[in-house]
Amino acid sequence: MADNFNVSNPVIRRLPRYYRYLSDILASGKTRISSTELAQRMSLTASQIRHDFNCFGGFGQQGYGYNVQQLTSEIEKILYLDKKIPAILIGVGNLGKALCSYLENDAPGINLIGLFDKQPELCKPSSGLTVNHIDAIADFCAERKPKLAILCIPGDDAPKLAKKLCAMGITGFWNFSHVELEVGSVAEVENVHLGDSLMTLGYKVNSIK
Amino acid sequence: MADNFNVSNPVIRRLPRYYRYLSDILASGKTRISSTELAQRMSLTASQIRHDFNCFGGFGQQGYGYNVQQLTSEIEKILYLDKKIPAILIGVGNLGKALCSYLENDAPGINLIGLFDKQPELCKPSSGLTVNHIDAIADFCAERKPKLAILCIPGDDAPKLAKKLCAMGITGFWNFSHVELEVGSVAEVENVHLGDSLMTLGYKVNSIK
DNA sequence: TAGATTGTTAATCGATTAACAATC
DNA sequence: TAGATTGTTAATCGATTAACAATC
Repeated sequence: MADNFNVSNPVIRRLPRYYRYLSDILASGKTRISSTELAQRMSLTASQIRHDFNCFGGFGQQGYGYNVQQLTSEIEKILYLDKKIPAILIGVGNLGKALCSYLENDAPGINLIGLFDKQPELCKPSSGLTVNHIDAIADFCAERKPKLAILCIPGDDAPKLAKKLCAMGITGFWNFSHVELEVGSVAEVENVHLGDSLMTLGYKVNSIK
Repeated sequence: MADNFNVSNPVIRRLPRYYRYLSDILASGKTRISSTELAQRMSLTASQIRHDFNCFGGFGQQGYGYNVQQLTSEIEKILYLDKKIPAILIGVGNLGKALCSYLENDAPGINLIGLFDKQPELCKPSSGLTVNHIDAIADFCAERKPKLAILCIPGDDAPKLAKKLCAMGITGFWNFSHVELEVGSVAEVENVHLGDSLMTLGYKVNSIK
C-alpha cells in the first residue's frame, strides 16, 4: 500500500530474509501465521516484525494474524521481484562464472543480458550469453540500456570503470571487487566484500574461549 | 592491549574496513594520520574512529595522531591475521572453485587444507589440493583438525551437514548456501546470502526517483 | 460475546556524535 | 610554551522492545 518513503536501512535489509522464510512457509502449505510464531522461527521479536511490516501499511488482521500467501506476495512487490532489472556482468573469471550460473537460474529480480571481459577469448562461456570485449560496453549500454552492473574485476580497475558506467546509465552496482566505489549519489552500491566477511568470521572464531 | 571483552558487533564489522584503508595508506608511504583525516577518507566521523580504537586500548598520541604502521599492525593483531585458521571447503562447483583460488592467494587469516564434494571426479581441481569425497570428511577432520568450514553446497543439505561438522570440531562456518544454519552456540556463522544482497540492491535501484 | 492478535504509541536500549579536559 | 589531537565522558539520535487499545 504505502510506498517506501520512510523506510530505514535495517528494515530494508531484513526484507529479503522475511521473504525467504515466508516463501518456505508458504511452500510448506501453511496458510496463516502470527507475528509471534514467525518471530520464533526467525529469532526476532514479534514486536519488531509488526513494526517492520507496518512501514509498508500493515498486512495483517487483528485476531487472525497474517495470511502467508498475501504477506509473501506483498513483500515480493515491495522488493520489486516481479520486475527484472537488466544487468551486465564484468569480469568473467572464476567468480564471474559462478555468478553467471546463479543469475541465470534462480536469482531474484534480475535479468542478465551481457557479459564483458578484457580477454573474452579466454573465457569459456558456460552460459547462453557470449562474452564481449570490454571495449564494446559503451555501445552495448547505449543500445540495450542495462541498469545494473556486476563488478567481478580486480580492485584497482573498479572505481574508474564504475564512474564510466554511471555515465552510461548504470544506476546500481553489485560490487565484488575488493575496493570501494566512488559514485556519489548517482548510483546505488551493494558491496560484497568477501575479505571483510572472512576477517569478521576469523575474529569471532579466534575469540571463542 | 586490552582484549576483546566488550566489543560490539558494529565495531567488529568496521575493523576489516579500517584494516583495508590503513593498509593502503601504509603502502602509500604515509607515516602518520589523524582521526579527522582518516574519517574524511572513510566517510566516518573522527569521533567514531577514536571511539572504535579505544575499545582496544587506544593506539594514538595526543597532539600527533596515529602512527600508520603501528595502527595497522595493531588491527592486524586484533583480527588475528597472523594466525591462519585451518579450513575446509565443501562443494567444489563454480562458486567453490572461485573461492578456492581466492583463498589460496590473498585471503586473510585462513589456510585452506581440504576440499570435499559429493562427486569429486567431476571437479577439476584448479588448485594444488585434490578434491576428496565428502564421506572422507570425518576421518580428515579427526586427523587434520580444521576449525572452519566453507559451505558452497545447496541449501537443503547445509543445516544437517553443519550439525555433523560441529561434532567433528568445526567452530566456524562461512556459509554460502541459501539457508540459515542452526548450530546454537557451538560455532560462529558468517552468512554470505548473495540473494539477500541482490534483493537489497534491487530494492534500492528500483526506488530511485 | 470472548479470545486472539494486530497496529501503534510510549519506554528502553544501544550506538553515534559532540564536547572538552588531558597531554603530547 | 602554544598548538594539535587524542581519550573519554556526556548528549543525542535512532532502533528495538514493551504495552495496550483497537478490532477482527
